[in-house]
Amino acid sequence: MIAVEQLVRYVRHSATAGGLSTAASSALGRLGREGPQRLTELARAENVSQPNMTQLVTRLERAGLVRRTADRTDGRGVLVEATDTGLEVFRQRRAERAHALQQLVEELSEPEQQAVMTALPALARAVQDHRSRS
Amino acid sequence: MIAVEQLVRYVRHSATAGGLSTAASSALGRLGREGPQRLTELARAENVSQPNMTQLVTRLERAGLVRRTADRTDGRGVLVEATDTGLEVFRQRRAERAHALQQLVEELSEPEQQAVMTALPALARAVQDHRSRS
DNA sequence: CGGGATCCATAACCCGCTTATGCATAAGCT
DNA sequence: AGCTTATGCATAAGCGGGTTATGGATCCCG
Repeated sequence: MIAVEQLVRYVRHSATAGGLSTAASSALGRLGREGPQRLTELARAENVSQPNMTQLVTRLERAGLVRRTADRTDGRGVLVEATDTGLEVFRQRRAERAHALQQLVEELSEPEQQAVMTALPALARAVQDHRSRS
Repeated sequence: MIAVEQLVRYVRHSATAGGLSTAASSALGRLGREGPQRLTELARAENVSQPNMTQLVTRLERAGLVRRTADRTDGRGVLVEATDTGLEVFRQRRAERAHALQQLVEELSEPEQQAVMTALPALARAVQDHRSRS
C-alpha cells in the first residue's frame, strides 16, 4: 500500500509541472463539461470547502482562465465560467497528462497494461460512488 | 484520465484525515524500514528538496514521531530517527489506509479487483524506475 | 417588515513544496 | 597551518491546496 503513496505523489508532481494543479485542472474541466456554475455549487461538486473554491477561482481568474459574472437571477450569486484560454489550457494540460501516464504505462508488460486500463476507471467509479453515498 | 485526478485527490484526502499526510507517512515509513538516516539522504530518497525535508522533520519532531540526533562521524550531519511512537503511529496509519482502500476495492467486481491488485504495484514499480532514470 | 437561510469573501491558520541565502563543519590543496 | 571549496542543514520568503470561523449581502417567507 506504500505503492499508492508514491503513485499519488508522482502524479501530483507531474500534474503541477504543467502549470495547472490537480485542483485547478479538475475544476476547469468541470466548467468546460458543464458550463458556468455557481461558486458554491462548484465547491460542492469538487468536494472542497467554499472558501477554498473562492481562492481557487481567484487564482484561476488572475491567470485569465476563468471569469466571474453576476447571477442575474440572484444578487448574491456568482457564476464562474471558463474563458476560451482556460478551456484551451485545460485541453493542452489534459493531453500532457495523458501522455505522461501513457509513458509510464508503456513500460509495463502487456497484461499489466490491460490491468491498468481496467483498474483505473473502476477505482474512479468506486470513489465516485463512495462520495455520493457519504 | 480525469479519473486519475479524482483518485489522487481522494487518496490524498483520506490520507490526511488520519493525521498523517502522505509525505509524512512516506518518510516515516522509510525511516522504519531503513533505520536512521541523514536528513539530506532522506530528502533525496523521498525526492523532495532539502529545505522541505527540514520542515517535514521539524513537524514530525514536534509531533514526537521522529528524533534528531547528531552524527558522531560528521559534525555537520543530522541523523533522523523514528521514535517508537512514530513507528506505532505509522503502522496504525498504514492499517487504516489499507482498510480504506480495501473498502473501495470491495465495491468492485471480482475481475476488477484482480486488475487493481496487478495494476497498482506495477504502476508503483514504473514510477520507481522512471524516477531513478531521471 | 423582520428574521432566518443562503451565497460569497476575508482572515487566520496548517501542510507541502519551491528557490535563494547563510552559516558551520569537512576536506583538500599549497 | 591556512585558505578555499564543497557539503549539510537551517532560515526566510513565497505559492498552492486545504481547513474553520466570521461577517456582510441578498433572498425568502411568515
